Amino acid sequence: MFCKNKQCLLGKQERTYKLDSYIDVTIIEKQTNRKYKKMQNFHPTGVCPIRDILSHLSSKWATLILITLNANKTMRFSDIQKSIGDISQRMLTVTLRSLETDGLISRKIYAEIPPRVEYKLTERGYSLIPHIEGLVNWAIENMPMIMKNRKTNKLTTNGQESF
Amino acid sequence: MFCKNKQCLLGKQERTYKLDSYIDVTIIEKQTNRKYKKMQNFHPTGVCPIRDILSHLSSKWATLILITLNANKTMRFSDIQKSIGDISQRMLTVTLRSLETDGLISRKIYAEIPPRVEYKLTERGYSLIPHIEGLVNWAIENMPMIMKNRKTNKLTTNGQESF
DNA sequence: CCGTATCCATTCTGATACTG
DNA sequence: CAGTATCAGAATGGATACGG
Repeated sequence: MFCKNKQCLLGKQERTYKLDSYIDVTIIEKQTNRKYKKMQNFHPTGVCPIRDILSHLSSKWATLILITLNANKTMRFSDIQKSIGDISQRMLTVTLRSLETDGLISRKIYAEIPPRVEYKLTERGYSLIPHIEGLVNWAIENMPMIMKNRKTNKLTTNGQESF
Repeated sequence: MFCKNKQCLLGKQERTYKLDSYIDVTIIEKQTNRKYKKMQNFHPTGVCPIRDILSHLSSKWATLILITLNANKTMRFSDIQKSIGDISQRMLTVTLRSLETDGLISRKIYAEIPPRVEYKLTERGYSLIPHIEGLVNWAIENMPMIMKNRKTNKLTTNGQESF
């Protein structure tokens, strides 16, 4: 893992600066004198926030659920499913549970027949939204160019420099 | 897909407002009168920027590579590998190619023996960094509480409201 | 209505071996 | 050094059936 410190196997190690709150370390290789920075976990327990949050977003559905809940404030299970459109019942359940476990959404069960369950973002969930929207807006702006790149770069497998 | 418009199968459809540049639509179900907003693709071609960017981040390695390149400016293949620590040669190659195809990084090959290849972020790549750092910093701040939640929520499977 | 359980297909990832 | 090729296991996601 990113987070299991093997220490520096490569040569001298040199503490450098803090960059936006994740810590890195400069590695200098003895033989070649080549240098590079290595991101370092600063939770000695083996929990790496960077990897952890990324693995969360990596779920195909988590972020879409958060966006949907943000837009709707409070939603029932079936409404989330219809809002997203193509998520299976299973994946919706699984993803909601994992978001709940992390305290990003809350679940309220009404003891009625038929049952009703309402989901909404917690405060922590809401605090994540601006960052997600940052990414989303970036994606929207850049998508046209990226699509263009994908097409052209399919062919240019042999250039010296790709762009 | 999120992006293939099935139109509204459910009832009246009503155009609402633009929220941070992704468009949604309010669905009102005829029978129940229940309402929810549905995110709508606004690229009629079937390309959904939201899903696309998310699927990118969902690659286990892409974001770590971007962070590393941002910290180091220019890196050789083997230095990226050592910087990240536990990425296999194969996954590094695969992920670098996909980032290159999308124009987030550039690859420069020096025709030497032994070969040398240097990677760096493109301008577009750099433009993504602040958004990634937003997420990363959020993760770093919130991780302690999230870890706590995970432990406590393991047991409370039966509460009426989870928090 | 809101799940859970089971099974299966697909995708992703890592290990290993080999090349210009 | 910087890859490519191949294969196997793990992780992920979807379809279906059933239950409180």
